[in-house]
Amino acid sequence: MSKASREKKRDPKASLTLLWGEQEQPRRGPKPSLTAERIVAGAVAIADAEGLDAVSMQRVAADLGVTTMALYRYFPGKAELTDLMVDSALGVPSEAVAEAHGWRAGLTEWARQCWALYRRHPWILTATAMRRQLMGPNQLAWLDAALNALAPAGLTAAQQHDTVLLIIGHIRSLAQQLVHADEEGNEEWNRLAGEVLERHGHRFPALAAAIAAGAFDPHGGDPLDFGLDRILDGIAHLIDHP
Amino acid sequence: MSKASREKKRDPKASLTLLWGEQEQPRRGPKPSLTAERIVAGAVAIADAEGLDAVSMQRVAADLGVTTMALYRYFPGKAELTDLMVDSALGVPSEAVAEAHGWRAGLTEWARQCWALYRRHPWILTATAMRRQLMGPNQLAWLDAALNALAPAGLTAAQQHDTVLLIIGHIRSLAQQLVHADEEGNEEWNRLAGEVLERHGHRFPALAAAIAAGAFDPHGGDPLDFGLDRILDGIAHLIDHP
DNA sequence: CAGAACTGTGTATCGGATACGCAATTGAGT
DNA sequence: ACTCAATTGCGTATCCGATACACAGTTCTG
Repeated sequence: MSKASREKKRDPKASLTLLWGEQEQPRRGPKPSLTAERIVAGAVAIADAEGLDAVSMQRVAADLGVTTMALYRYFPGKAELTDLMVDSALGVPSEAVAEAHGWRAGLTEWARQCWALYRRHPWILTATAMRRQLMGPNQLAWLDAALNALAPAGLTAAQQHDTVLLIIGHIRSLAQQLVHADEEGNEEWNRLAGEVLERHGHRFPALAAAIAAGAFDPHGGDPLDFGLDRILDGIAHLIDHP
Repeated sequence: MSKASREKKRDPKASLTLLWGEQEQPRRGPKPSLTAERIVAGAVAIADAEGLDAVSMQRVAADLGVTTMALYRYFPGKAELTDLMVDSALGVPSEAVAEAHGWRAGLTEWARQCWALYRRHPWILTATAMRRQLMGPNQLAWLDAALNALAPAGLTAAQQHDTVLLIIGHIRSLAQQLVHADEEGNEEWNRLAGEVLERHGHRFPALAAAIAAGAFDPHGGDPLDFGLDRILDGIAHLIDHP
């Protein structure tokens, strides 16, 4: 599903200018019939409904009733539109994070909200995969909330940073794995996997044993929890034994 | 950098057949001038040298001295070629994992090898992002090695599974973040980030404090270690307090 | 030896991103 | 008000990647 073709490199400078609304308003010329915000909102709606692949410049423009090239009056290219889509979809974490008592409760709440966000807009994962994260307002708000929750733990600045990154990584990785779990062809995949294991499982004894013991059966409970609990236990251990 | 355009859905059945070499050999017709293996090797070489975006059917074919369409005699489509590239690049973990003493040493060794692999072939991250993992021989070998290392820990099957997924997630997420760290435009990005924070940092007090305390300064040591140590501490805690 | 099963190739189609130039619109300075 | 430069939306054209299709040559099977 990935392609590279006719795409310019992204222009972080331009994205940042757009993200922080630091553009000079043009003084002359026709009134723009759109705004960057409306375009972004339209693009996000498409991505939410049909996935990121459905977001083409043509499609976004058509939904807004303009031609493709009109969009280029608002963004240098698709990369910048995507950057704005991401920050827009991120939104800001709720107050519940700051109101939680103690670093562990705060981080847990933060992680749950982040998790819900990625489950709601799974295309964010694709849009931000393998590219440097841009410092948009909402991106920074999430980061700030996590660091704020972690502050009372008494870790060094570097440890705080690493901790947040570790938790984000867990959330993103899990969200990525679970995107497919709800999908249609799921039965088919499981059936094929079963066949493969039946035919070749003997070459992988530990794996075969784990499967026989039900390691791959769906087990109840939020899948986020196992990893999150382990990580937070590890952080707690670090705090107690620096 | 992502595109969806003229791409068929991938055919897991076909990929699995290719991955496990379960194809019947044709009895009649001209000798094939290529093999699936050679095509995959060529494609991997391109991806290693120039990134996954450089791997187009045209490019792979040209490098092998055939026309684009010739490749379609070996793979139903690009998706299947990509699946094979991934399993091929994965290789198998070394013996050092199985020889390690204790689950923690084994998992640590496993994680280091996995990490090195992703650092060597970062395009694997892109190729496997947001898609269900196919059960190729090497994929299963890695999984088997991890489960084998974890076996003496005495966790339940489900916990073993979740643990391995947690560690893979950490490795992949970190590898993804660090892909850019070595790149050229890095200075530029940091400069831009600095400017943004100077202008808007006051809105994010915890973040500003962390930065002031040097949280984002590069610190020595393998970046894999912090998260890995925390996770393994968490697992150890789970083992001690089930 | 005929014909079926295959192979590599040439050609064509279908998107997608985006460069370029035009005509209509509108505010600033006269 | 009037002129013009700045700016907008638009039509058109280009480039590129994936892949469908049909053809001609190749090689076993019966």
